[in-house]
Amino acid sequence: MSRALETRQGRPPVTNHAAIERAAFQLFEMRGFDTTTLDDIALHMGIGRRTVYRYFPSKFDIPWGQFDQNLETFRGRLNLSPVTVPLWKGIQGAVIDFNSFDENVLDQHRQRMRLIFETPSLQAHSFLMYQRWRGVIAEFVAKRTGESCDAAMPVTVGHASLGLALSAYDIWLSAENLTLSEALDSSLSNLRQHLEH
Amino acid sequence: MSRALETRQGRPPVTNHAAIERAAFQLFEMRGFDTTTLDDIALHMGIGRRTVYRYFPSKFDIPWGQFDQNLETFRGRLNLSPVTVPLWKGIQGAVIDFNSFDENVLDQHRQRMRLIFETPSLQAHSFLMYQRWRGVIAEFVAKRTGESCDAAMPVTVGHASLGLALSAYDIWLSAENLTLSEALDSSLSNLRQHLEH
DNA sequence: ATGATATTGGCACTGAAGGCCAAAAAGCAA
DNA sequence: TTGCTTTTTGGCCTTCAGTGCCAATATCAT
Repeated sequence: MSRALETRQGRPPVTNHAAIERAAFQLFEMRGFDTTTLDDIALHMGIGRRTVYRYFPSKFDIPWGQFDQNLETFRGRLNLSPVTVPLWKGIQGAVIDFNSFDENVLDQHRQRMRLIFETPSLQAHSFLMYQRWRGVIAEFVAKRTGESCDAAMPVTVGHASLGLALSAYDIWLSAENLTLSEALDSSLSNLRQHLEH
Repeated sequence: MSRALETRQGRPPVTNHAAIERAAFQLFEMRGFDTTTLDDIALHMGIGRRTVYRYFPSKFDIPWGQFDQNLETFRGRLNLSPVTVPLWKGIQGAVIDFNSFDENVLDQHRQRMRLIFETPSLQAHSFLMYQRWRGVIAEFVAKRTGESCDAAMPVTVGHASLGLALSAYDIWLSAENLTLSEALDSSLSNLRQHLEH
């Protein structure tokens, strides 16, 4: 740890992303996402509304936490996949790893995804996250095939992988007794079966 | 035509969906979507802002026109697919038909989709349209397989079909000299190739 | 103490969206 | 022609998201 993290100049922050996220989720659970205003959140935390906006660009970004960082982790994990492994397998492995959570944070993750999947206004905004997610996939495919990021294959694989992931989450959220990685595997094999003939 | 359409009681409408759409697109092309306010559109048409909102639930819905009707057409077209045809083939055929346009409206359609695909705030809202679109696919699959609409296979096929369609549009919009139906076919074969091994 | 530095949060503004309702504009009946 | 019914219109007002601006605040360094 650099010392600059513990002791540095200027007025110290009164909050952080995680604290805002926690406070916001409490209110979202109680009153729902749409009926909770940013004033509610700020008031509940005893900080200014303007300050919340300095940590999150919009209300819709709060349930996604620090998505940028997670995306970078995902990008790193994808590139760990050996070149000898087929592309689809490398992607599937990375997606499963990326969506593996410890027991102690799994409920939290489920709550987060349930909120995102069940709130229409939030679903809409989340598409922007999904776009960036599939951009990472497309970039990975492009690197492996030596194509451009916006060539047909990378784009199609990006969209298809996203579809599989969203499908798995849909199923995971509606069914109990099924792990996320099982859902991801079953979505892939269902797609394979569908395309057979 | 029922006579009630031509002569009926009450104050006659001063506008309609198509007219608002046309006026709005003019402004969107000139100033961009985000920087065009609803006041601009209403002023440009010489009607009240409040009236525009009676035709479209939100600014984001204007570029999608009367999507509800198109979705019903799509549902009808899907159900025309013979039961002897494999599911994937029936869906692909319906999607291609649904996205076939006459020469004289093709430019207009391209302009519309380009606006939707290139405006982030609009992309986000469009996800709600996509959700309903894949709901129609899922419903069709569920009917054919005798499952529930939210069973694994219908959900996954819905997501995958959506991914293929969006992928085709991405490619169609960025490449010239490629028809939309060619793009749809190539996306499907690219996905097949990707999953092979 | 004093200055440099970084965060905070108040104020004011724009624009989307929606509730409410009187005014406007037609048809119809007497 | 007059009055009644029906339907659409659009003005007014409110809430809330989001943003620019900037003085106040709190800490470190010298």
